Amino acid sequence: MKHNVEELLSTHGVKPTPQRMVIAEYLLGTHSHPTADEVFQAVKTKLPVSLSRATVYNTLNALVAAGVVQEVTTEAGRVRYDANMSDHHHFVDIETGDVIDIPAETLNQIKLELGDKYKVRSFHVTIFGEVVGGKAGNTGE
Amino acid sequence: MKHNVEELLSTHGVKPTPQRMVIAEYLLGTHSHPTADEVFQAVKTKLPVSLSRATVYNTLNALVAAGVVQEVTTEAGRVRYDANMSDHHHFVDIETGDVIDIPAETLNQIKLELGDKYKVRSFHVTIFGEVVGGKAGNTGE
DNA sequence: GTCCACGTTTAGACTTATTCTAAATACAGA
DNA sequence: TCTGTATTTAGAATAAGTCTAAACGTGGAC
Repeated sequence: MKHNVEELLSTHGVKPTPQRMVIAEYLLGTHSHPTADEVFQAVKTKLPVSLSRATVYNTLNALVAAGVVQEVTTEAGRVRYDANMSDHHHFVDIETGDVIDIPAETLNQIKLELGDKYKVRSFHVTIFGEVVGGKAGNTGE
Repeated sequence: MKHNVEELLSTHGVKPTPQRMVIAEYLLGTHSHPTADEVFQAVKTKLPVSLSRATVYNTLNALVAAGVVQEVTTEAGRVRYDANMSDHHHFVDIETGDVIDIPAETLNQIKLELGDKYKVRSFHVTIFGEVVGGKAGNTGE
C-alpha cells in the first residue's frame, strides 16, 4: 500500500513526504469522510516526529488541489474529506450522521434534465434519510 | 411588506421583534443568499438601536428552526441563508460565485432513481457551472 | 397606571476551525 | 559537502459562531 500511495502522490505532482504519505494513506483506507481534526487525531501517532495541524491542513489542501481527494460538506460549516474520487454523491444517515457514498450512475440524468440554459461543470447531491434495513455501504473504517 | 413579515413570523411561532422583522424582511427581499455577516452588515443601520451579531445569529437560527428560511452551503465551510422555501436546488456560477435558485421539478426524479435501498427524507443538489448567455434567474438584489 | 416576570437584546468573552508566520529542518542537486 | 528550495513545526492570528451576564422591553395581573 505504501508504495501505491507514494506513486499516487508523485503522479499527481505532490512530493511524497512522510507526513503526506500517512495522511493520504489514512484517507485512502477509510470510508468515514473524516474532518481535518479527525485526520490529525488519526495520524499524529503514526510518525516518529510530532505532527503540526498546519501540516494536516496544508496537506489536505494540497491533496484537494491535486485531485487526490475531495471536500465534502454535509453539515453546514463542517468540511470533510473523501478519497473516493469516483463519480458519486452522498447519503447522510440522519440518525447517526454517517456519510455513505452513492454511485453516480443513477443520478446522471440530472445534467440532461437541466436543459440548455445552464452549462454544468459539476454537481453534487447530498441526500438525507435512513438506510432501509440497517447499515449498508461503508460507514466506518 | 412590513405587515406581511410580522404575520409570517407570528404564524411560524417567532415573536416579531423589530430586530427579527428587519432581518426577515431583508432575507425575503433578496435573492443573493447572504452569509450571516452580510445580513448583519445589511440590516445594522435599519434600526434605531445598535444591533448585536449575537442577535443576528440567534435570529437566523430561530428562522431556520421555524422553517422561515433555510441554510445553504455552496462553498466548503460557509453558511448562507435563503428565504426561498419552495422546493429548489442551487446553481453556483463558478466565475462570479453567484448562487441561483433552480426549481425542483426537473430533478425530483432523483428520489425515484434511488430505489428501495434508501429512505429519502430530503436531498439537496448544488450544481456548479456557467450560465449560458449571461445572467439569468436572480443573482443579486 | 404600576409592577413583575419573562423573553429578547446587547457587548464582549469564549470556542472552534483554519490560516498565517517565522524559524527550524530535510533533502536534491551542484 | 554546500546550498537553495520546499516542507514542517509551534504558536500567533483570524474568522465564524456560540455563550454569558447584565440590561432592556413588553404584556398581563393588580
